[in-house]
Amino acid sequence: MTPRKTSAKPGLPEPTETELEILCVLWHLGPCTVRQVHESLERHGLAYTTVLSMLQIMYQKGLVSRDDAERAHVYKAVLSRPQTQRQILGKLLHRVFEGSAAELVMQALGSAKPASLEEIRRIRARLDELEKHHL
Amino acid sequence: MTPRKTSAKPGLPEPTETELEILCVLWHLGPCTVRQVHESLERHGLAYTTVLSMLQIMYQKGLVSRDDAERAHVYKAVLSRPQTQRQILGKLLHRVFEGSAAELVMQALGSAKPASLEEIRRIRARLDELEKHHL
DNA sequence: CTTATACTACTACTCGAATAGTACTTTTTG
DNA sequence: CAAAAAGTACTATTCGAGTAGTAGTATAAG
Repeated sequence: MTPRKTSAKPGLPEPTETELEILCVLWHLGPCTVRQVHESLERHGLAYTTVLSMLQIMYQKGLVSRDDAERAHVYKAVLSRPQTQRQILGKLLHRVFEGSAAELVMQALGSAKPASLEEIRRIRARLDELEKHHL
Repeated sequence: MTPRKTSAKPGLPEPTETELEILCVLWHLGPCTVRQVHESLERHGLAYTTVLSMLQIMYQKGLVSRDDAERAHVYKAVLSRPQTQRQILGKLLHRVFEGSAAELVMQALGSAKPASLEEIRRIRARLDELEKHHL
């Protein structure tokens, strides 16, 4: 319940575009070898060694951890998908919206295709919580 | 006055970090000369010619237009702040949230400091509209 | 009309992201 | 045990962002 994971590990750089694609694979499949990532990657045409290099760089940056018990190292995303989403969103909030979460949400609801009724309901529920917390 | 500009002009590249800072100045002050941008820039320590180069590059990309009637060219942001916000948000939506606006909003409401009561009210109003539109 | 001044264009350099090849190491198999 | 197979590390290259200097051109002042 109590969201104790509010703060993502600091010092982790924001993943670049390609790094995000790779993280996506890791999030979907769980811990993977280079080969598995390479094969499951959305955009292929990428050389195996390119993916390897990427993962090595990401390892240096701390974006992924790895288990080298086996011959083929197994890579794992350090941050969960929601954590990464928050990290990126937080940055964006300051860079583009001058810290106004409300403005961000409004624009998101305005630009993107409106969510389903069910999703709208969920958002409302969240707003209720926030409001309650606000008293 | 402002006819339907709902869709941001396509083909415009997403502004980079520094470009965004410059756009911010243009949004706040309106059309500016290089000098004005340079002086009003949040981060200074940037050489005058650097700002000039940036604006030239941004002009090539189509991010800003300019009026060279006067000696000192006057630069103007092509896209408004909200338009740019939407553009960036749209990209982010696909890159990081796989198109789910609801998930984006939820994360935004979860991570960032909760908005004020007034802002929550405004978001609710927006949700009402969306819901009505949905029927 | 000449000179000082301000502004722009062109060029250049650094750094990191992205891409991929080659060489080296370890495991497995005949 | 030797050779093939599979994997990793190291190295190199390209490209754009970011930064800034220098030279050239137009304006204004004396």
